[in-house]
Amino acid sequence: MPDGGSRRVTIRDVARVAGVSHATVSRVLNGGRDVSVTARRAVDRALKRTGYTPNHHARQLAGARPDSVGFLNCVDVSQLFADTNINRLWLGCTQALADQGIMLVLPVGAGAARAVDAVLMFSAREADLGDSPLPLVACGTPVGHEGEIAYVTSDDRGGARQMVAYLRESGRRRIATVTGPLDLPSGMLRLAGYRDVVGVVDPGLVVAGDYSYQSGVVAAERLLRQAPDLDAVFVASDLMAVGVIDALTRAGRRVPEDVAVGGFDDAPVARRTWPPLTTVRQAWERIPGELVRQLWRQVDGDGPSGVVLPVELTVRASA
Amino acid sequence: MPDGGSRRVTIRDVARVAGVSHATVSRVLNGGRDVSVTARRAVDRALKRTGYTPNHHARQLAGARPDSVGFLNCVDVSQLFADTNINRLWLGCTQALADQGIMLVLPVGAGAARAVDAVLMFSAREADLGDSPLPLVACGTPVGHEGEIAYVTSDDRGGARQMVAYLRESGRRRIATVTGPLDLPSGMLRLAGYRDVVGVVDPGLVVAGDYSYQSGVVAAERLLRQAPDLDAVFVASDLMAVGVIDALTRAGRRVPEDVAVGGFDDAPVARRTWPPLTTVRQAWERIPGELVRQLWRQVDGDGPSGVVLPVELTVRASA
DNA sequence: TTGTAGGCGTTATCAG
DNA sequence: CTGATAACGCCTACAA
Repeated sequence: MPDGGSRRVTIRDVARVAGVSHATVSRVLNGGRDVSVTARRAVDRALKRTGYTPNHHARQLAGARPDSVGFLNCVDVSQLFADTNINRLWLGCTQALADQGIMLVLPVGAGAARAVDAVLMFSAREADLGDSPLPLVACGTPVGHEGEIAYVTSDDRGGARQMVAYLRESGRRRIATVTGPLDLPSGMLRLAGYRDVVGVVDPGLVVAGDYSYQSGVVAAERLLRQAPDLDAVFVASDLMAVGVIDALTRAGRRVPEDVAVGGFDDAPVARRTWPPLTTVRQAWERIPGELVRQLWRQVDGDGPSGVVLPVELTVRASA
Repeated sequence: MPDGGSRRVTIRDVARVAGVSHATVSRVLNGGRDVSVTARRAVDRALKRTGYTPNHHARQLAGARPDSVGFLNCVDVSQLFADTNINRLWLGCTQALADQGIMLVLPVGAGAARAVDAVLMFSAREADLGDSPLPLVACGTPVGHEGEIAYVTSDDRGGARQMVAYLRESGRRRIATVTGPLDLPSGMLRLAGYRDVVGVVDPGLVVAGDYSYQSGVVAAERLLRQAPDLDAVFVASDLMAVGVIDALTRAGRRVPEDVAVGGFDDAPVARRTWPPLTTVRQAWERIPGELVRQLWRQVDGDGPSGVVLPVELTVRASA
């Protein structure tokens, strides 16, 4: 007996049981405005008796407000719990959305974000952009698509500028930099900020990393070879900065006496390194909220807009 | 200018551009059976020109096959990358579904699994059960709901039985057990298996754990107090077993000379403990595939059915 | 092979 | 306050 005849309970079934029209049922379902107490009671009872469950697809199709949003990390899902930055954002967004009764979904695989009603996008490379049919807001500057895609980002370029200017004002003259992935907005923008204050750059002072600890180690070793006279390094992420400090120390350089090291993010690890890391603090506690706010603007059809959150130079001991 | 007039492009728009009916467009979209080459080409071109994107909700509502399934871990999302068992299953399911072009989604929060087309459920307690309007299959025995809910599970009870019988045959007489959470099927069934062979059980030989390393440590300490003469312990999970071994060793007992320890799962850690852990191996490589197969049976309306996968006693050195 | 018509379950807009 | 009635975008018999 395939399909045993147990059709799904619809709103009309409830209506029939309650003795009202399906429109009325729909009303009580969505807030219950403009419904008599009598009707509401009848419907509530029928709802219970029938065990009605709303059909999400039908609801969305008919134009209800999004009630599931996808947390799309373009780089790698498994990073979610490994990368403290992403993890912070994930937790923050979960919270911000839960407050509104909306669930956060983690899509993975190919056409990933098709099963959700809206999308929050992280670590997007240029290629990941492209207009989505869904309301979408990017975390980070959608380089080359500002104006088309809504976004929330920290002031990567300004932050880098602040840090490098600080190193310069501290009397450092050979300031190197370890960049993030240059196909990521944050990567290129932090490098741009470095350039802004350094002016014409010595290519030997620039090495690319990928935000990982290991790449920090490798980059520092390379820098030491290419430019043994360096006296400061601006590292595009705290995690890499830890690697840089370790490599530097291992090579016999004292931080910050011989080489000053500045990071970016203010990740938890920044307080635990030795010496504690001077870094650029992102406004982590504000990002999720802004992201969600922008998302609703999208939903309401207010054209895409970008918000750039200020960062804060946080001086500790490494520089 | 809110909503700048850029309506979403639908199948009918494509049809208009291609000069065919929307039914034809739909056909080429779904496999392209029964469509002339001419029509197909026209449609393909139109598809490209218009940048059409299917509306997932409409598609699902109209009865298309599920194309997003939720991986619902009833216990805790953050466990996904921490718990090696869950992680294995996650990876396996992602793979098994990706092969069919379907995406796995990780729902979190309240009414979690409403945004997906089907559900794979893990670590479900009795309370988490209850008929879902979506095709659903549980991983683990849905105790008290067999016959109502499709499921795939390892033979928990049989496995426990094998292990305890093995301990007994090895000459052990005071066999204790550290159970998993007793509100979880695996927890109660592994305990049941223990009971099956032990017969009438000494309550002092049974301590409950929660599958964590720490709970293994605590449980072992407690057992040592309650039944200092024990000569074997069947632990309901490998992770806990590691804790048990550590606690036992710290207390001066030799494993396996003084106390034999048997685990369950054959988690990666089982090979790395000292001594290597004798355990009950679950058929990890088969579970995801079976789960997906059962899910399709559900989708096709073949009433719920359960499959119990055999486990294998894996003797190493701890018992 | 193609197009027409009806339906999937909701929400939203209207008259009453 | 309530009930028709029309979307929403797509799939699929069924008829041509």
